[in-house]
Amino acid sequence: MQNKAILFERPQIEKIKQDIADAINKIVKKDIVEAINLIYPPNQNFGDLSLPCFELAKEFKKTSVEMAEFLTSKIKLDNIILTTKAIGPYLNFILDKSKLATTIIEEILSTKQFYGLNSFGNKEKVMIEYSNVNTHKEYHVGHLRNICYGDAVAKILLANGYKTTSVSYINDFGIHVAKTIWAYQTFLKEEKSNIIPLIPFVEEKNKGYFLGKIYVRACEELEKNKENKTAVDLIMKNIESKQGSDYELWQETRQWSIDGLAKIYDELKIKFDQIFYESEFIDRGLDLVGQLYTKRFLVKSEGAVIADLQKYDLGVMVILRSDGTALYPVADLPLAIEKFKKCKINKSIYVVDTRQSLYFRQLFKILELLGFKQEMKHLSYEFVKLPEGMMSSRTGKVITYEDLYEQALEKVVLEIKKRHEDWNEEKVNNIAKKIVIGALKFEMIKVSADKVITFDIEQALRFDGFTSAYLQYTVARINSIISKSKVESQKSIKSEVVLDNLKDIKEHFLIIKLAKYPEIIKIAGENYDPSEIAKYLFELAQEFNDYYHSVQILKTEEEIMQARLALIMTVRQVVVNGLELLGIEVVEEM
RNA sequence: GUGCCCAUAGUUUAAUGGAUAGAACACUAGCCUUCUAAGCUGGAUAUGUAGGUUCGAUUCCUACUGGGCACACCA
Repeated sequence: MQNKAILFERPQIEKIKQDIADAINKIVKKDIVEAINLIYPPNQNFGDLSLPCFELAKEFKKTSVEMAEFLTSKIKLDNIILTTKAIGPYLNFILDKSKLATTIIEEILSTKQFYGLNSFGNKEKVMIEYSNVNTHKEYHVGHLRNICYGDAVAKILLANGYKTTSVSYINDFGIHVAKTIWAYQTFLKEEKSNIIPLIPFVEEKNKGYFLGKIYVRACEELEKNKENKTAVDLIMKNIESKQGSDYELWQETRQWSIDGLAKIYDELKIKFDQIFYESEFIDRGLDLVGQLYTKRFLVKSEGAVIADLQKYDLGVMVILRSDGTALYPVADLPLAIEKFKKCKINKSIYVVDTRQSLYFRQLFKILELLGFKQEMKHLSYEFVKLPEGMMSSRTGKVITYEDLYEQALEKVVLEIKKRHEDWNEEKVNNIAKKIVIGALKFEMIKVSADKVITFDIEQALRFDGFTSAYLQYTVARINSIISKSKVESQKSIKSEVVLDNLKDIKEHFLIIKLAKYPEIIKIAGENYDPSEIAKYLFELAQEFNDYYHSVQILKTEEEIMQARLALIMTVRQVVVNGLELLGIEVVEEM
């Protein structure tokens, strides 16, 4: 729909930086400074852009201070650069506030939801796999970190011009399934009293959630009485045989979990282009393992079938247990191959927590040895733990998504009602849901991936400070002003009005901040780092809120009002665009 | 034992070689007859230890200390 020329045009701020770089290069008669060398001074009183002169000084055998002074005396000012000043080893540039404001605001108002996007990825086909969960187990905050992080990265890569496909891989086949089915059969029938406290969940929530509770019970019982393991093994064999009542029960309960997951994805507004199931790859995997064993690529050791990767310093990877049953790589290998051959991707990303980094190094090495040259990346992140220790689906020491969601929703509904007694139930609920989902996602994304998150429920359910609610609130505030102004579309805002009316220093800082946004998208993409965007948006919102409190937007001269409205519209646009990349929706009012 | 990750304010954290280490929470003093107070303004507190590289180190290197994780039949 949108004009592609707009979409792929270089951001204005980059053009300005390039002009500066060109001007410097002309003075020193050498191609040495690039646009990316221009940084933003830590203190805005120093200027708007800055060139550290350390490298240049080295090249021309001067001190960096001399270099900065030399350049400032020589530089020819172009129309947007008002003046330069050397501060120590830095050459600082002060831009023409009005011209910059006009340029940036026009840029944003014309590109709208496309502002900040780039074509850096060159349409390369990337598949990103995340939310790899087990059926028959609880869905907890650990999974939430995975899916929020994975989804944000997928969106960010898309914004950087990659052709991304989001996929999920569900482990619906394994001993955990047999355990759950065993407990379901045994205790639901024979010991109803013990399971009855759980029954209400079946109605209230969903059956997938219920199964997760059963799994915990199964692990407890098996711990108490180890002989039951033979019964579980039998169920496993029955499921593998693909016939009989156990197999049918597997099919039925598997669907409960899948439905439960679908409900969660729907609530989170996260969509996958494709979902793979382990059970669909097992047979293919066993064939493949058989072939590789015949070719002696895989060998037998201590009764198990392994890939010996010791010469690559990667130890050994066990593929089949001594009893011949399959381990994780059996399905992972054919899935990876399908991605390369059938989906024809150039790059395969796996978003899985850091504890599996050795596993992925081994898997990638095997694929490489099998001749796959495509790029494979394990995008790892640290796990989520609870204040009292590690989470464990096995023991039920988890905060399930469902419980968290419900608790959060209750709290937000209360907060909204406190503020808006006149809102009807439906309106309250719709807005509350968006605030809750935003809060959960933001909480998971705002810290860098290599930090362990100690999940504190009190902390997560806060709605002030560095939270998504703060950003949503900022947008709601802007909406409110705009709706009161009766200026509903930017058509009524003329750029000649903007030109000379945004000279306030806070307005200027906001403009600079807005101009940076495309660079943030790029950095977030290069580093697979959504927290970069979260941080940026928070700073932008902080600057806006400061501005909001210091000036009147509506009660002022018509022309100034027009200019200020244009400015806050662009702020809103950028916050909305950024939140979109984090998978967070905004609300009209709150 | 080997490898990987982490260590910054009371707490959660930002800064991947540059200017005065930036926030949030908590605590505290203010700001609503004025565009949404889920907001704004002010206030104290921080780079685990010892070396090294560098004009410059929270950032890179080495050792140590503390915490976490992984390393053959869990996923």
